[in-house]
Amino acid sequence: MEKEEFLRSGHGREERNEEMRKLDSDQEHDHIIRSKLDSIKVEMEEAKDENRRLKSSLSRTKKEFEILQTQYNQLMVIIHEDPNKFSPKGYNQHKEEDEDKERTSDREELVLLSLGRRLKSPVPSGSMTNKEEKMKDFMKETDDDKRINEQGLSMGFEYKDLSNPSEKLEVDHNQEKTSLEVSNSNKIQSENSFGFKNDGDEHEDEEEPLPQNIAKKTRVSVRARCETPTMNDGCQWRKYGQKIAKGNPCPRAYYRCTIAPSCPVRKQVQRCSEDMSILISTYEGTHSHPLPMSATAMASATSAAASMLLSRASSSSAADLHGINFSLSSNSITPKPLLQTSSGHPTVTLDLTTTSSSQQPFLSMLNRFSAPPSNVPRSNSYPSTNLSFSNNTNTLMNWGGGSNRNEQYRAPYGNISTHQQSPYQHMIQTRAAGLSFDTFGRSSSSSPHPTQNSLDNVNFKNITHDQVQSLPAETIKAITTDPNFQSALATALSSIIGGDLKIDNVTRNEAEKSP
DNA sequence: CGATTTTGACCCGCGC
DNA sequence: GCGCGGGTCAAAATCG
Repeated sequence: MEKEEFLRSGHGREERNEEMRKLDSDQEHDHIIRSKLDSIKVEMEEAKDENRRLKSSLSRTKKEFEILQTQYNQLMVIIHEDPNKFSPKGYNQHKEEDEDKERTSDREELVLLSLGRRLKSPVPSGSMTNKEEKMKDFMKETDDDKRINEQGLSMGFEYKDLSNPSEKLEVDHNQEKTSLEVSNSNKIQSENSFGFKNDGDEHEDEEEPLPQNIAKKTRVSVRARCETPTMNDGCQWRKYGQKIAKGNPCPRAYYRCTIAPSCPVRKQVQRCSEDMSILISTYEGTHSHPLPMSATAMASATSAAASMLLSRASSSSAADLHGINFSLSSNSITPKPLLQTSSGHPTVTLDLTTTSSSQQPFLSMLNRFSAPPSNVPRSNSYPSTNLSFSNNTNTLMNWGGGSNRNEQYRAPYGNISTHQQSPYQHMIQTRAAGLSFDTFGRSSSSSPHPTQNSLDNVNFKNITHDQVQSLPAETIKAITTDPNFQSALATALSSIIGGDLKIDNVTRNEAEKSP
């Protein structure tokens, strides 16, 4: 009995101990939960702070943007009131000064996304045609891009003035007028900020082919592997003709830009006779209107290429420049013929199809400023430059467009290999084709330098020793310090960063639609 | 019905 | 001057 009691009492003590232990563990558990809650609260507070900071940053950026926009509009009004005060060059300088304030970089020439501005037949602002209204609508669609820019990703695009296209046209009109006065009286060739001459003066065509005139007729040819009849470069084109050119069984299609009614830009599209999978798109002229975000990369790349050709041709030491051997190694030269016209147009070729033996990511971007292949007949006296940005044979590009009427809107956004692409090629393909890509940070597994925001930061270590030796230092410097090239690079980089999310969504939708 | 494409005709520059 | 070839025009056809 006693034993039982003892046992019972002992057992009771154990129960009490267990209860105590249970209480302790409960308390510990509570403590842990409380500490976790505290830490979560702290995290939430931090997140709130971060949110507040971001909000204030965003509002600050918005305010700055509004201020700059006001300043810009005021400047435009001043120019409009007294256009004689502003020569085209002066106009651009003022505009640049204004825009410089909102740039994160101080690239002086980072001004135009279009290939310059030309307006042969300026339209008075009062009479808006249907096409212009359409253009306005078209530009409205880039509001998302604008918003992205407002959030601090702007690289100096001219999207600010999109809100008032008619005003822009008036300004261009004034610019054009001034340019004529200048060229007629002093024979000083006026240039826009991209280094392209403001043409439209027929007298100039009667003159000897000055470098500026060369610029006027400079063409940029883009070779890319593409399954569809046309590649989507973000612009809006209307076909106006087709011809069977001599020496190529494939018909050549002629397109003109329809974003703005008076835009003089033309595009020729033709398949390469030797490799039908290669599509050759040749661009001529400069856009007289702001470009949609998706078209800026191609426009910038082509304008940069064109202006590089121009800089070679227009240099006072042209002979020296022409003497520069851009050919770095035999394997870097495009083995396929360039599209050469017999109409005397200097042509720059951006080759997105060829293979680099070294497979170095940055190599192809910088080492292909080569002379045309020897097997290409030079039908004219103008220089023709071959710029190859590709190092991947398997880069079969599905540029989209195809038989779609409005290719820029309904591009199917095909798949594309991102492996071992040079950033420049990457950006051209990404933006020009409207394709979906990760930003450099994620896609650059093969690139040792994923966050190169400026060409100044281009790391030449990517180029092999031999290639560095064969690449004249001054050539590298000339290329990398070319403001237009930098502009193109910066523009496309910004485009990628700014438009990624949006493009991703579009891509997903389009990818679902297209087989 | 408006926008775009097709396609034959036409224009223009260049070489002979 | 003539022929050739590239480029553009414009009416008809087609598409959405």
